[in-house]
Amino acid sequence: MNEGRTWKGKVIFHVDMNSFYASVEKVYNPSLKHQPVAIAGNPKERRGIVVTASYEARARGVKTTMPVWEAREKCPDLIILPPDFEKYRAMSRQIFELLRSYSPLVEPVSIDEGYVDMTSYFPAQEIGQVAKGMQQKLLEQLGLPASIGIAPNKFLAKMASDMKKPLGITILRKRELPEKLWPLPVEEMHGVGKKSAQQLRRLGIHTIGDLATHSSTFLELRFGKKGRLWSERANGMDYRKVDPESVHEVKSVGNSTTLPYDVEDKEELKKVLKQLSEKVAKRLKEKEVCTDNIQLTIRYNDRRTITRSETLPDALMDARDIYNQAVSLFEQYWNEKGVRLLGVTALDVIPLSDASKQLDLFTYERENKEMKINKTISKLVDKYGDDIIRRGTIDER
DNA sequence: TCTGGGGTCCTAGGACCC
DNA sequence: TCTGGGGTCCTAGGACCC
Repeated sequence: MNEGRTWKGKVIFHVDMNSFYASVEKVYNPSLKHQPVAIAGNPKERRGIVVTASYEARARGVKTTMPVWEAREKCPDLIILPPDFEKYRAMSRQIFELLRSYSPLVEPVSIDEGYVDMTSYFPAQEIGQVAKGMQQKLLEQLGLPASIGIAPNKFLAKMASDMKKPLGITILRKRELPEKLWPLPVEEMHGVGKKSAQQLRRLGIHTIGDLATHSSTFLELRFGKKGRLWSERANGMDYRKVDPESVHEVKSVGNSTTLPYDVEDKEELKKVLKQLSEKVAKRLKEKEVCTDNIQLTIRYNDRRTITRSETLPDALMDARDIYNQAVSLFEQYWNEKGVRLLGVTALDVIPLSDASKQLDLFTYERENKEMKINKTISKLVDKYGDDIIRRGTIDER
């Protein structure tokens, strides 16, 4: 009873929409309700894969990243739709707007999930009831199912939201880690993928609990920085803040495409580079950023992939310049073999407002120095928290 | 009939400078 | 005269996530 008030430290929600793209399609077209639906890129082309499957489709064995032909085999009456990102982005905006009515500290992490720092939310109800209300609003106002995880930090909230789907609400308290978190296999930990799980298993580390009992020093020695993070997080430690600004801090903007068949014709490939460059330029313009570093990606028919990039003396942003740079890289590095995928990415993007300042070298260097200092400080805060005094008490009694 | 497209972060090596 | 050590920037690749 009255959990909201006795919760010490922070209260973080992780809100995760359930099979988001498929759910949005069902909102727009109610006849799809209760049908097995999959969203797949290029459903007519070969080489398409399932991006999202509705729960009805999942029950029939359809999984994310499954090739379309295989999904059809498993579920012949599968309804396959092409993705409509405009639609999804519009829904996404509404979701985060709704979340912001609870707290200004909302950090979108992708189109369909985000963190909400609810620490300062004055609870008229117990915190689980608040989450229930939030979940109901998402369902009634937008027609979208969501799972919500509640915990004293981001990592645990994220793990919690995964524990019950769809339409789950899971509260994960620190004292519950031994029975709720530690029995899970390592690969279910956010940040541990297939490769790492394999390596961990070779060391006899099979569960998140095993990670928790190994010292951060031991794991850092073998896995570098991420090893230390695993150990800390398995023990429920995570001092990252919910940052509503991070969504504006884009670092790169890129477009790529898998060709319907392998291409060896140079002119044809240059045409593709032109289209990609135009897309990137358009998006840079929308985001009001420019770049001084263009990256070309080539995937050959054996799936070997190379990236080549070059930092340029001047910033650029229009399609012509991006294209010229992409072609220059392409001509230097293409080995004339059949190409399966091409990509063009603007790396290290800079807001236009900052870019103009670079003309004034003195100002630029001074600010650059300040930026570096700020970065160092924020890293420390990430590591130790902004309330080091309260460390150890970030827990629910 | 295989495996998309959008990202972030980390690591490691080499160039270069003092 | 036979080779230090620290730091930054740049680049490529890989792991991971949705």
